[in-house]
Amino acid sequence: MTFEEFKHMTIISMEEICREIFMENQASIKIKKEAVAVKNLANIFNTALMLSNEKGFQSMSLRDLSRTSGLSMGALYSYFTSKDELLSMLQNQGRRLTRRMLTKQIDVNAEPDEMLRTAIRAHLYLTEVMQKWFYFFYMETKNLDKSQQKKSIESELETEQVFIDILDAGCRKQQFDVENSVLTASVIKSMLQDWYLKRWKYARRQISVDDYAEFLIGFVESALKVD
Amino acid sequence: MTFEEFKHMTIISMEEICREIFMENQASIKIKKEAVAVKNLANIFNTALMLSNEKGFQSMSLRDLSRTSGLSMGALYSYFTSKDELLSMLQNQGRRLTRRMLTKQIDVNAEPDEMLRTAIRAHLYLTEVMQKWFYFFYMETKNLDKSQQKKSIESELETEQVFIDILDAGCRKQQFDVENSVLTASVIKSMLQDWYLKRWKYARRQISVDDYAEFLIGFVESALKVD
DNA sequence: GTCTATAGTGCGATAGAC
DNA sequence: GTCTATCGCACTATAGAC
Repeated sequence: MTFEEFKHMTIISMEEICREIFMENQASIKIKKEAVAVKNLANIFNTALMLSNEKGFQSMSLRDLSRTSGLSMGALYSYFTSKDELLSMLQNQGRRLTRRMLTKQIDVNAEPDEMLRTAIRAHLYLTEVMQKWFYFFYMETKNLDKSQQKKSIESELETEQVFIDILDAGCRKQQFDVENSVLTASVIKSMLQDWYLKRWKYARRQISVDDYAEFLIGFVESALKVD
Repeated sequence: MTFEEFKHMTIISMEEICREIFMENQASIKIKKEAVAVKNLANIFNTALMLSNEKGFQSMSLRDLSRTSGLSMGALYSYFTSKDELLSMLQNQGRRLTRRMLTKQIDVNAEPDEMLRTAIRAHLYLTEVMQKWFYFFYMETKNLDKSQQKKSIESELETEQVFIDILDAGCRKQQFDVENSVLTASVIKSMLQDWYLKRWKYARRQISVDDYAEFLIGFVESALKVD
């Protein structure tokens, strides 16, 4: 699978995401016409992610958001009851989406070496499509309240567990030579995260997500190679 | 070299760092008695790093800083002329320190495989001693002005270049098998950064910096192994 | 459903007493 | 050299016109 294929398979449009947010937050959202609400939510979230990733969620004032999105302050407050709730909506929706997308990709019947390749590709492709969201989750975790921070940590460990399981399975089948699967999964994760955290670096070097996936798979497989 | 040895070799006390900051910012600092200034600067920076790493530099108000450090608002403003200047002082001093510490460690006459091990250890040990600073640099880059952001990027690429050179040298001497030294250096860097960005994870798993160094060296060497 | 106007709060920064 | 008191401003959030 290449990135182009992945992109066409998934087609996560902002519209879809926002329709879902609309459905699940009808309590807080004062607007009742779906078409209007979804269109404005898409605008609000896109703008909020853009501004937050530029200078941080806290530094983004709702006046900034109002000006850049073209919606008035009053209009904004029809879609959330406080700035903190906007943060929650972004975080919750992103987490839900990520989990759904990742489990969809993994074929539990495949061989470990194949699963490892698929998992690496799936992570990179997903974070490429949703780069703004992932960058946001990473950088804004510290602004969440305790209970949401806990969810965020669980989510991180959950992703790592996927890799730990693949590595352990590959070890048992003698496809991999892994001394410490927990630490190995942990560094694999850090290399995956680098893709969306340092986008500027890879863009400047004209490295595409497929280039990076290819390289990373080669690097990891070479490190795990059975002698 | 182990971490304990490194720590005793370097002894970067906050006092020393702050004495240097005092010397180089006497223009902005109204206080003239060195002993007083250095003591208060140490307090201010320690507190500022702590609060910023908890909730971000922008979200930390100077009233927070005043309350937690025990210094009044007026006193704080004797040590910097604006909140932005405080940010600059932290960033500049940290960058200078890092560069000095790293170049001190590297022995240019050593063999590439030995240099690689030393460079990995030096990075990990340094970021362990100065964890708060490095976490701060990473997270607060986006709050800097353009010219400082540029310095920050240069600093990142500079560190990567150290690894690129080692990898290329090792390739020429056929100690390593590296296909793409730029990308390889890049992922090594991301694994090194994970140590100070995800401290909570390693602490929870009771992995010491020496454990991590040992693992990482093994992992990287295994990936670079000549067949 | 969206706007403008504004209330109320907490911020960065400073002046002047000690 | 440090403090308290305060200024002016920008922020979040809301009320009420349209």
